[in-house]
Amino acid sequence: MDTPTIRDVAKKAGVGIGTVSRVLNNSPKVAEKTRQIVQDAINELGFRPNSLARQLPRKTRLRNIGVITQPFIAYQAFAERMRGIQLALYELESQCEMVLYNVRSLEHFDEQLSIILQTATVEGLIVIDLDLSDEQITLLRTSNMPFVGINHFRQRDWPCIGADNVEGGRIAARYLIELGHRQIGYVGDTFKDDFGFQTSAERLKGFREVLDQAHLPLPPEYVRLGVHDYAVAKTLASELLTLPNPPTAIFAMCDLQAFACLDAAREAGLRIPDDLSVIGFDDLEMSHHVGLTTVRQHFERSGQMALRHLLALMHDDPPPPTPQLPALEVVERHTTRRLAD
Amino acid sequence: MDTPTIRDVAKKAGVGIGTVSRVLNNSPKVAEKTRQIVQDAINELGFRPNSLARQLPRKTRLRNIGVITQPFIAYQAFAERMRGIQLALYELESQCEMVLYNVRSLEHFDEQLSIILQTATVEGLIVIDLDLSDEQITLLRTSNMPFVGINHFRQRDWPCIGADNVEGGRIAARYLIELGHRQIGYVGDTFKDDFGFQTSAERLKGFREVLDQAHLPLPPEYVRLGVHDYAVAKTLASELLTLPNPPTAIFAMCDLQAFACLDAAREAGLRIPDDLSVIGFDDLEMSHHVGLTTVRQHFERSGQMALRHLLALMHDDPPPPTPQLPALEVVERHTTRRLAD
DNA sequence: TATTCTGATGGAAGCGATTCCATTGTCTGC
DNA sequence: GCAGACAATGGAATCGCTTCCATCAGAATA
Repeated sequence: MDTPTIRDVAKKAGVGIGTVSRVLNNSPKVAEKTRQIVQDAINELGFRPNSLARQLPRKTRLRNIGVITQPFIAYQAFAERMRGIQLALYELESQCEMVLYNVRSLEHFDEQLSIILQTATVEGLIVIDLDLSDEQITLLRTSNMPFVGINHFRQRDWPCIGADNVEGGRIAARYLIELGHRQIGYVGDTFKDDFGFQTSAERLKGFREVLDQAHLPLPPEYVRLGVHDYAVAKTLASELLTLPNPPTAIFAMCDLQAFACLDAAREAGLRIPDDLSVIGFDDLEMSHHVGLTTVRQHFERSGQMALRHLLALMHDDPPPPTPQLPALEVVERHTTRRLAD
Repeated sequence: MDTPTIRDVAKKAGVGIGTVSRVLNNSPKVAEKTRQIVQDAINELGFRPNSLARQLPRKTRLRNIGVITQPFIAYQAFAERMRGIQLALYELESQCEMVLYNVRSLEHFDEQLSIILQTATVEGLIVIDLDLSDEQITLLRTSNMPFVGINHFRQRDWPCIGADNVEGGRIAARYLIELGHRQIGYVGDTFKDDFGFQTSAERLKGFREVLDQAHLPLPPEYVRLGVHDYAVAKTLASELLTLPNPPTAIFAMCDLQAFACLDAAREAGLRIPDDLSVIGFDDLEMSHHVGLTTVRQHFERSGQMALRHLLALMHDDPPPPTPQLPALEVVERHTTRRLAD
């Protein structure tokens, strides 16, 4: 037989559907005896109310907001953003639930996105660490689906919350220069990862910009790019350190890669920070423990702000201005030091 | 005005509701001209179809499964489990979406759980790192809500996927004893954390059991418990190492605490593994990089298995047996060594 | 011109609940 | 013994869509 409905339960229990509904909703206006009979019928049939049908007639409905992201590679960033989103969800007491999607590739992203738009389970979308093509944006717009991104800073006409990566690169460069470093290397991801994602390129851009302004050279061999991976980063750092004229400082595009740099330095017999300064980007939990100097970005905060902004988009007619994250800042710890002149 | 419905659109466009529906669903049987008119009306009204109403009449419906968990403190564990769940979701091509809840406290858990059961958006529940009270279990059962847990191994009559923590403690103890250690300390969480969660107690139990069997002492001062925190763990480890008769090896209940032990040892001027062996539990990404010897558990796998089992519960009438995770194993790296006799 | 076919369209019937109103029976108090 | 109040109940109307069937205009065929 098909899955039982409330009518089946009513028939089985010999009562009206209204009574069954009342039992389901713990209404006090049901006689204890009747309640028991209905409950028995429910159990016997293994009846479970249909959530859709249940919400539909209610005046106040649950809404869903969707979060779509890469496969959770950057654990802490993922977790903290999620936490931020949930926090804001509770804080605003929005009657919203959060649906999580993830994509394995850009094709899969495309596919998922059309499914999401087609089924429309979700009334708003937060896109994390994924770049939207123009077609996808058009699609979202024609579907009247509000959306906000986390971690993009391309000059696009859609709202994105996230660290300004270019500025982050500038900050790291300024900091190292201020410490007296003149020969600074860069370790980061190849420019376009599988998700069309350009963090590395952006951070390098700001970094290079400041070096240029200070008339400091950034020879090609000082820029080492590779797949996002600890072992790869370690190799890149080793290459950097065995150069005939090695840098005195390294800017790693993220803390994980910075750890790899420290690792490589250790293996090369270099003392940190005496022989080499290393600055990362992110400020992970481990960075605190390891004592890594790094550029702090606010993951949890970005999740929170993204959700708030999305809700605003969903409610307000004139779309509010995209909020800005607090400025990036260097957290100085023990892997960098001032160079004696 | 209220949010527009398909009828408003039909009226505005001067067509029937059937036609509007066809446009919404990209049906080919709509004249291009009509489609345009309808699309304009949709845009003008800012119409967005109601997802509930949309699903309801469909023969094949999306189902939701819920995941409820603590506030994502253990980043990697959280992320990998999520990934496992999503993986299984796609792999099984179940028409399911995943709704994520998180709780801040046990009271909040109770509250959330009743909301979930009351609204029933979700047709199955995965409970991560949270202990269910008997009342909660009864509630879930009477609601006919299938559920499975991740990371519990209490002898309860509900399905839980997760490392056998007691066995994990045994394995660590056996390993260190086999290496010739006779004085082994333990660093872990206080027994009952805010979520009624007893991982530490369980791991210690297995650990103590094996030590007892080997007639090795485990003096009270060798067992150091504290809140789950790096700094706290570091202090605990320091205390352990400054004992008049310090242990030659430490079993830390998780890798993060193991890192703290390494840190403390370094500060105490001890060489690893020459002066002290440290074994952790989890096998985090960083453990690999740091070279930490640890007991490996399979986070992603547990997510996958939990989802599969949940789906089985939702479909099959005779509930299948709870699946078992692959056995725990020690991953030997560079923080432990054999003691010379 | 009469007939058939086809593609486009309108709208009633349902999806499975909630809700409200009408109805029935019980119990007061006079 | 009866009106009025009240608690428990049944079921129609409703939520906002999809879907299917009937209808119709025009093109194609005879």
